[in-house]
Amino acid sequence: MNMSSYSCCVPNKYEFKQIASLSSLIKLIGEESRLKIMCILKQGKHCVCEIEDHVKQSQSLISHHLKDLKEAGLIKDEKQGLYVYYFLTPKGKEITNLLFQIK
Amino acid sequence: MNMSSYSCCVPNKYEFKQIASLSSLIKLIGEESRLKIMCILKQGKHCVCEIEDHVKQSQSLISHHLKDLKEAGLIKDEKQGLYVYYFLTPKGKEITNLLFQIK
DNA sequence: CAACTATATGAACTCATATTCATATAGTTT
DNA sequence: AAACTATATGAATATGAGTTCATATAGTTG
Repeated sequence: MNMSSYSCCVPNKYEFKQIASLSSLIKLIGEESRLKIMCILKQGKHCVCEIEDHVKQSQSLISHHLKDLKEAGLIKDEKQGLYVYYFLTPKGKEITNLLFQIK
Repeated sequence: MNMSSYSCCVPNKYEFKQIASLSSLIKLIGEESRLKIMCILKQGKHCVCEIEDHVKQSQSLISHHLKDLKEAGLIKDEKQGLYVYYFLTPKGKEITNLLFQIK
């Protein structure tokens, strides 16, 4: 099929590059446990054991998820004695605000 | 740890139910090829072979993706002769508009 | 310092899902 | 009708990512 008539209105490969990173970001935050974590942190700063109590998953798994979210720049942490408190970064806030508008 | 002091500001299990469906929706649209498809359809109605030309994937795979998006109510189709034209539903438009605001 | 609590981490394992393959269906063209 | 084009689909396979497991680290408490 001749595509020339469509090339003006369909994104080209250059624009698609941004889609790859948008995709990874969306996939990261879309996973259910991580989405719950973001939802909890949307309410404010919380330590890991608080998060554990609400997202019913193992300590280890939650720690892995927190690491992923942190590496993506969506959350930051702050140590206080034995506890580590996590909270949303501006980027994390922006994205959760958008996502929770859905539906 | 005593959680009572947090129960007022952390989402409860009831609210988490909505998260499960939000999660599946986000995961669906977050996959890179499907996100590309949504991006193409954001520009207007396109037939499958047009989509194939822009998302460099097999005919079969794209057909599977289209089916998934359709089942989620994000796109609809309309047959015209040999060709099948796909386009965004209002729900599909709403979500892509939100997602492409990110960053 | 020994025992304990909170959190992190790497490797192994499991499982969902993307991808492929073969084939079917429906409409078109000659 | 036969050959061809566009699209769909079910089953099989492959791959990535979530989950578990064992263990490590760091801070606290008695």
